[in-house]
Amino acid sequence: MLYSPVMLRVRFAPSPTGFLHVGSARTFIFNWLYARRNGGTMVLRLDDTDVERNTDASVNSIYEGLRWLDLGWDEEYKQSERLGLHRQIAESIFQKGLAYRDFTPAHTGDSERSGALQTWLFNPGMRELSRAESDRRVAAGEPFALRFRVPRGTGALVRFDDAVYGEQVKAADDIEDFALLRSDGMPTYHLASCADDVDLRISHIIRGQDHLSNTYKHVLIFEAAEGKAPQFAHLPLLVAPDGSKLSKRRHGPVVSVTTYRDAGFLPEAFINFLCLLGWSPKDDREKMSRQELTDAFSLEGINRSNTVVNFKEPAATPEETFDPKAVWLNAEHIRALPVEDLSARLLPIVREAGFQVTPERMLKVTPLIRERIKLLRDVLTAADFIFVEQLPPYDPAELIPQKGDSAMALKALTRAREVLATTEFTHDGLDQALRAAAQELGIKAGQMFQPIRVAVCGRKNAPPLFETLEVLGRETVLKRIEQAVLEVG
RNA sequence: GGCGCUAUCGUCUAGGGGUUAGGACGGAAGAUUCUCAAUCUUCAAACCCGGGUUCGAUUCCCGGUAGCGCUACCA
Repeated sequence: MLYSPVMLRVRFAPSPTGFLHVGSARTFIFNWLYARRNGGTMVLRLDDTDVERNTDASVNSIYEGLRWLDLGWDEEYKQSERLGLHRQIAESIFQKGLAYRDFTPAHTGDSERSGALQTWLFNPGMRELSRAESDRRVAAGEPFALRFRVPRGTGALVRFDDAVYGEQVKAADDIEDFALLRSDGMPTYHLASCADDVDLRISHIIRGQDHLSNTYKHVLIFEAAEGKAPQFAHLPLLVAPDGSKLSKRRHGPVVSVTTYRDAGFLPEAFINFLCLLGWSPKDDREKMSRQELTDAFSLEGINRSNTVVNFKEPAATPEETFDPKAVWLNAEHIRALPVEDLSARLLPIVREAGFQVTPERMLKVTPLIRERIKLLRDVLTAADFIFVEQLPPYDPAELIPQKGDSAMALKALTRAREVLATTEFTHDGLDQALRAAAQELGIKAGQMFQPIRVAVCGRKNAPPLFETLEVLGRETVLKRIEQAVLEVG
């Protein structure tokens, strides 16, 4: 086993207030890649301190999304089970004089202040409260919030070096006395997060850029708690085509990972796509396997500006919903999959749609559609005619070949019926027999093939004819041609 | 309002003081196969604006503008 000089540990810390969305998924992936690339440890931590908004359903949906990604993690924690640790660290910060009690009644959800017209730094009168006075009010049972005592008027600077955004500096005077503990004794996000990062020995915090400004507070906590902050790397945000941040309410299911799964994305393609948003391998590669991504990943390749996920707002067809590049990448990955593998992934989808199909049969069908599907679910529209017993009705006019008429269609079909009754049902056998038949009838091969194709597939656009006939088998083919003959005649 | 981050084709991006500003997706046109798809070829498409530094800025600096983030006893 290899040991890096410092133990590299990263974490993914979602708060279970909704489904796993694409931005979180990307954060998870980047953390995972970084850990794997450098022989580090990947920690999953559920940041569930917000009792009001956390739900079990959300926890499950996060697991569901992560499981589909199929990347795994090494250690797992629940923040709600570590409240003692958080309070302990808050207490030690308080004892060092770096925090103070604020007895001002809570302003939870006070929208005047967030969105704010003026800068709020601290509640007057509380910072200077003497320890004796503070203790007296606690003894009297007054509730209080614990606030960090940010240095004031000293010209102090808070700084950290971000692996993506570079050196960051902010005047302590511009940072408000943020809360560590709420008046009900529960830790705030800032405290809980940093306390856990300290305790779990997290070495690198890779997270969304929406935390960049919060990081100054975190640095203050880290320094108060253990003297040293971990390395930070902030990721550019994923945004909607209109530049707004992704939200389920505004943008619908396209922001949920399970939507991609259900639509028939391959997890490796989805991962590939997400990696290309805000990160570049710096060469011209686009389609990359999990291993290639792991090998190529580095923090230096991460961008600094917001990235648009180019989906269609209220989508028309399912395929048009998604970023075209994601769809293209998925098709690329589908075509790169061994037939056996692809077939195995297609089978459950086909069965779930109500078709009785054996793995052996699916294996035969797969090559026909492999280059014609972009999402796994497309198998249902690409190969439906193979699975159905009875072809859905189609327009008999479709049977008429290019530059031909119904007489030609009839001629082709009746001849085909004869020929196919005896020909060997292999690609080459069918090829020869049908081409010969066309020649006999004095029509072009295409004019011969199209009526057959429509008769057999129920539409003009379908997989190559000979392979299709072969897979369908003589019985079905003859039956469908017979039916088509009746339609034309 | 305050503080901060960002700015290359429609989108994802490469590049970087002197380049025909490269690639990909998507779009258009063509080639090709029995249709479709795949594949191949070609085309259209970008350095936010204004100053400064410089022999020379898309690149470096400053300002503006725009977008985004933070500004909660949410995370």
